[in-house]
Amino acid sequence: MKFSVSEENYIKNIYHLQQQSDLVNTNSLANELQTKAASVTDMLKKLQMKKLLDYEKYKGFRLSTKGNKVAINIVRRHRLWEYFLVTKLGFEWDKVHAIAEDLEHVSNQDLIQKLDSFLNYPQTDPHGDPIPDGDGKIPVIHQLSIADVTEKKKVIVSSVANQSPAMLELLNHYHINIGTELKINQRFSFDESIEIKVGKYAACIISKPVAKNIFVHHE
Amino acid sequence: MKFSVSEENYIKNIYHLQQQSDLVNTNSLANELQTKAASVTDMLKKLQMKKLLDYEKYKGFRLSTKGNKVAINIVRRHRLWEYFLVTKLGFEWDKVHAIAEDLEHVSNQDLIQKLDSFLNYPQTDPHGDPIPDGDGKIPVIHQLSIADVTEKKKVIVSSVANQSPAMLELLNHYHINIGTELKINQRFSFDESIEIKVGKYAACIISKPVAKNIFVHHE
DNA sequence: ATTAAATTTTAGTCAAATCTAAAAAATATA
DNA sequence: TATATTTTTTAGATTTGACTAAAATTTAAT
Repeated sequence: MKFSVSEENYIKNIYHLQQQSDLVNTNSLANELQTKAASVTDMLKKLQMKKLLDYEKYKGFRLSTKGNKVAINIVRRHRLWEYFLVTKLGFEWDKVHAIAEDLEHVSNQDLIQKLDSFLNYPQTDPHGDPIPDGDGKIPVIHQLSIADVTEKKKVIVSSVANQSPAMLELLNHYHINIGTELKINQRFSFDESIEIKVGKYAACIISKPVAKNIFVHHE
Repeated sequence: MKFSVSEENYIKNIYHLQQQSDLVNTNSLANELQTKAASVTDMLKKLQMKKLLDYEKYKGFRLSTKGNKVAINIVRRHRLWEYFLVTKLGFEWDKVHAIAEDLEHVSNQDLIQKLDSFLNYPQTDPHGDPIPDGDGKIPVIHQLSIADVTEKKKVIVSSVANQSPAMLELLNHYHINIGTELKINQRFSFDESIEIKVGKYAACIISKPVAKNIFVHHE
């Protein structure tokens, strides 16, 4: 089944909002899509008619099983293209989102399968987010937030939850990238900030909100 | 300047029709785009307003200098993606057109420049058609039609003018591909058919219309 | 429990790109 | 050259996705 670019964008953004809360509401989706609530309501009706959505007027909505499959496929396409743009074309990891946003709508199954194979079936995109496989299975990446690392330990940055330009700007400032080695030094109880050492740069302190968004794994 | 997918498709097809005759008429473009003449007229007005087209009612139209630049850029994107699909993803050369048709509309300049560099600045696409460079220059590929090869000679297939499914089916049947080595054996005056030997297959005879569409170069 | 505020939906427009049917212009034919 | 045919354009309708303004519903606050 084929969907319009607009439909796909709605589906994808509903999927992302559902990661935070199971039931999604009209305004937050309108905000995510930079559009108006009335436009969202129109599209919700359409998606419901196509059985992609469970939706009750005024109550909220969530993707149906079918809708979820479609969403995961879009996410797969997006993340594979991001991986391609960074590893093959040499883009910076914080510059690829907008381009992948366009490429993800080219939905030829054979293309995506061959791209996946060409890239050697990567498990995560350049932001550390897992790439669903052809059957919609999402690899579990064992990782935890810096805010939850209790011991004084060496860890490797594996993903970043908030990928806003503001966050990426900050990460660049701290010289933090996917794959960067960090040492967690100490935690300050007053504001729950954390001192870390990034590679061989001087130790620095990151705030709780930042720490919560940086995920790492061991070794 | 950004154009809609529909506008780009019109521009590209006008460009292609202009290769055959300088002035294009409404019906032939409608036919090319699988749409109705009335729709074409509507779009022509729009493209004229954007200064992409020289157009006189009832007389015909051609791309302006500006329109030509835009067209060449679309062709560049299309052919680079075709080259990518065949050489990197392993598609057959006769399967990539439809996919490239979608990819060509992702028009980030940085993307195309990096793709070109990644592919090592190829001169021709998998069909043997020249790929315009970043400045819109189209490399001249010295080649001639089989129908024009007078001597008994070994040649290499460099491009195919008619890329319809019907033609591609026939070429597959003859085992003819871009890069295939041919020997021109003899020419029959009755119907101007030509006997050729393809690789190490038994010699076969191709008709004049087919020969006219197969371009080759020496060595 | 009412009222006020916020959220969501409906109703009615709008623009882009398409279509059909009819009118206008150009071309071909007798 | 007058008429028939083909080509092109105009006029008006349709679909998709978005918008504004107003109405309906839910949630919060007094």
